[in-house]
Amino acid sequence: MKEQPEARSIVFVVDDDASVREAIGSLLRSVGLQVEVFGTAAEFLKNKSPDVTACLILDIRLPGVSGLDFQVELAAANIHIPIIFITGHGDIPMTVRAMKAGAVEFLTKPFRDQDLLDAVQIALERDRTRRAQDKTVHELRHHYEALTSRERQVISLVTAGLMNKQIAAELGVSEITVKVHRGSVMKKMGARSLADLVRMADALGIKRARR
Amino acid sequence: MKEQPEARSIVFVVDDDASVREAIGSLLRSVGLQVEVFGTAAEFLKNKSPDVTACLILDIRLPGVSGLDFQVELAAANIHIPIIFITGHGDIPMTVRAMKAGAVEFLTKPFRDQDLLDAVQIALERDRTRRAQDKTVHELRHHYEALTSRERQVISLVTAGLMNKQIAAELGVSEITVKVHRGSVMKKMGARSLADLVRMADALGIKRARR
DNA sequence: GTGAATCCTATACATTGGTATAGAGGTGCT
DNA sequence: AGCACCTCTATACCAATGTATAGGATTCAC
Repeated sequence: MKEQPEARSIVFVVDDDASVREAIGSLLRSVGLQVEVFGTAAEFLKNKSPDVTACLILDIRLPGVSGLDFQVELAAANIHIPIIFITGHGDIPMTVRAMKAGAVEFLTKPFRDQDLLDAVQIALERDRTRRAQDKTVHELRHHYEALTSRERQVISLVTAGLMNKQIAAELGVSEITVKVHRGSVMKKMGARSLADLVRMADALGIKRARR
Repeated sequence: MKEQPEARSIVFVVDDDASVREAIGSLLRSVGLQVEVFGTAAEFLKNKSPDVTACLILDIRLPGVSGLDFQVELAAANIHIPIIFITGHGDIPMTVRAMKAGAVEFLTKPFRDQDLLDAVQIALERDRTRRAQDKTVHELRHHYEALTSRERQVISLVTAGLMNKQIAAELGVSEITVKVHRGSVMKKMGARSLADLVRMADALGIKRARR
């Protein structure tokens, strides 16, 4: 069984021109990539489910919403798939808008096959990185949600650098109580050291709590 | 004395067309911005010295190096001034390259005055943020350079979450020695808590030291 | 050699942090 | 009422950390 270098990633193609879809599809498949093609943004949204590394090749001109608007829609829907735009009749303002909104690449037809392949590699790598990052933060958030409200105050003050006695004063409780909460926080968060906990708090964006 | 809203910032303009320089210069001055204009990239480089918030409005087509190449040159020289490109005859690949390299905006002539003014505000704000960030890291680095090599090993291991006894074992010294070094580190770095120190180490990119 | 800096160590003491055990009081749900 | 959970507290004890004082060894520059 031959190893699939990109078996665990998918390239989505959304273009209203069937011949373009076909051409791009076969190009990408020829280098071992898994591809799924759609004629409209709506179709793509309907089928978009697999939770694997992916990127999107998107035509600027689409029936219904434009590619640029669709880019905004995806962002608003919290779908952060990296996008490569292709266009036959683009202009500079479109390009600027797309790139500002985080597009990986903006190619004008006709483009060289290699340029598209390069862009796809970059896009997939970007998605891979983002997914790894997301996963970490998601797990942290999951742990954080297991904390009681008091424990959340404590983690906030601990990672702000306060001593137990200061936290106790801040919260109006005894120091021993703080120690107990602090112990629970370490355990629930899975932190093996204070340094660990500080980094978790930063990754979660935890700010210094008010009393 | 009227307050100058942008008194502490400068907009540089590099364009080989004197009339364009003049037009942009007076537009920016009309809203209270301080402006300095140049006809070539070399002239700009010669005069570029003041250490204040700034941005650069750059024509793509310049005598000698192109605006795009100049953008790369500046980056290579570690000059991170935000750039706004303007062009009369730009194309999409140029736009993509400029935006990928971090340009704030890419405007085609003729553009609306307001578009340029908006871009300038964004560029200046970006520079302001970067400068603040740079200053912080620079001060940290300054403190870090005051550490002895042993202290650098200790800060690395402390912020990796190791206990003093573990650090002692790692370095092959006694625990009391680690405590002394650790105390020096806190003092020299100006850290008021371990949480503080951990964040400093992260900002400095300090990794776990090898023995 | 002298002085300065670094590195290491030790003693002694004080503070801070961590955990186990045990119990009181409150809330909310069934 | 009974149960689960949260919050708070206390005692007791142990581990970890911080600091002051003091000294030995090494290295490097002058």
